Amino acid sequence: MQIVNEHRRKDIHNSDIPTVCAACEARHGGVCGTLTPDQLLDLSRHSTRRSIEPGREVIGQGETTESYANIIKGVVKLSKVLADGRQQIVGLQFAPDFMGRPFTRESALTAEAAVDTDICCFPRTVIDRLVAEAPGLEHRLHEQALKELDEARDWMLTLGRKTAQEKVASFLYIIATHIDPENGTANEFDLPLSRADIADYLGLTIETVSRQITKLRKDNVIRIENSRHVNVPSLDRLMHVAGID
Amino acid sequence: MQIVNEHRRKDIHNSDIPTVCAACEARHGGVCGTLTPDQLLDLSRHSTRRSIEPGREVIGQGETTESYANIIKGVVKLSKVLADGRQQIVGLQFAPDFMGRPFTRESALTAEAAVDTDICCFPRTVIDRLVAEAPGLEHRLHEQALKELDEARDWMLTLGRKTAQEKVASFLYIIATHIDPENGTANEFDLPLSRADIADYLGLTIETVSRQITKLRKDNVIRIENSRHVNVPSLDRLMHVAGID
DNA sequence: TCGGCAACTTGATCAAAATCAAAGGCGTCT
DNA sequence: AGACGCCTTTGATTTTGATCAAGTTGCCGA
Repeated sequence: MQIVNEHRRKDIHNSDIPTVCAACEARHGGVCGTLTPDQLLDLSRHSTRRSIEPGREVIGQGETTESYANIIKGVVKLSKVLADGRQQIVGLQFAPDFMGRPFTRESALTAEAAVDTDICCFPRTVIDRLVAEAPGLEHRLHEQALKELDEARDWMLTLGRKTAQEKVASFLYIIATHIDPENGTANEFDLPLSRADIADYLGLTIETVSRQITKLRKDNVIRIENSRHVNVPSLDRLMHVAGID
Repeated sequence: MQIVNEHRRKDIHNSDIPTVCAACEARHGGVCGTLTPDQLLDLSRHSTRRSIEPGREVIGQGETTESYANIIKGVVKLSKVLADGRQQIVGLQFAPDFMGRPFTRESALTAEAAVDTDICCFPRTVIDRLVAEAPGLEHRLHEQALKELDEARDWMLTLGRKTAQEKVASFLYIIATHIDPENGTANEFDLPLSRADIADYLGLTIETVSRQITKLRKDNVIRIENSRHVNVPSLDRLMHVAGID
């Protein structure tokens, strides 16, 4: 996943993308790197900017996905729920990820902003048209899907085989490495998720998450202010606690 | 996932694929549906057939992936291990799935045959060349990636939020619906995994898996012979126990 | 400055699954 | 047939994390 970020950054800097897409700032990543100037212009004309406050739903589970979107700023939770209300967050998307479910009209997920989030939406008709005429775009979407698949499988190992302590440490590691991809790994950051969200991401309860965070604090693996602001003195130590070799 | 199987079956029957690919029987699905006769011929000339006995590794974790493969027959486990040996199976692939990690030279996974398995391998150079000249092929690979992503996320819900009982029932449901996709859902089948493998797939221990299977048997949700052969009188009942609404 | 509320923490107890331990099947090799 | 080995089941006990139940903290609006 480090490699993918690296690659994405390279795309942005090396390509001579005009700033037409600046209207939605989507040039900062996402999907634009593979398009011709004309196509970019086309895309930006059809794009709309949306701001979403925390907890607001982007796409509901089972709803028809009418659009794709670049995340400009913020964090989006992708989650699934069981009939009786048990919930599992199955993925987090950070700026500048591309969101959407190509070739599927039904979204099997609920997408919800975790913090104040800005997205740039493209109608699916436009994206589908561009995919048909620009093979590079499908390649880009394919790469995104493979990246998400890798992340999902990494997380399956965490969900299935790690202890509560390791899960919480793994979560903090994920946030540290993704919250600000432009600047690499952060050793100080605000948690984009509440304790309840963290619990849903880790397959734990709120209380267990809280206790494990307290333990990490007492063990000097992290420092905490505000219950949201985290400082990680040594990433190596965090990774060790997380069971990442 | 029902939809995808449906779709795959349709592909096979509707397309007028020549039987050149018969050399490796890969025509039964996989990747061939999107190619021209010439390209199929090209592909089949470079394909090699391999038989793999249970437990044998197909691609090792961290090894370079030199080839892609269609699964002709059998089941392949995709797994990840922690430094201390804890293991998690992150995916199962059934015939006629296409296996491989496009655009990534490093495999983050170990792929291992669960039962006697036949695969048809294509060197990555050939596939990469065909992807470049046949845009439909990348589309096909992209769809496969999205299908695997959906399955991975479904499984995350199972790993994170279901009880041991629900996990085991969910596993049996997966097998019933995937073991023989040509004929739809099976209500009688042989388990392709040992208890240890099932445990690694469900994030449980062998003992817990065994106890839950015993409980399902006592509750008349399933019948068992040989500890491998399973009969499911009512799929609805199994789904209900699995927490699938 | 004071409620009031939501999010978080902490404590006590409980339950589900892990662990430890011992049999019980079943196939294979001699 | 008998002995060995592997996989599976079953039982007893322990541990981890869930549940139930108070408290804190911090934030916002009156």
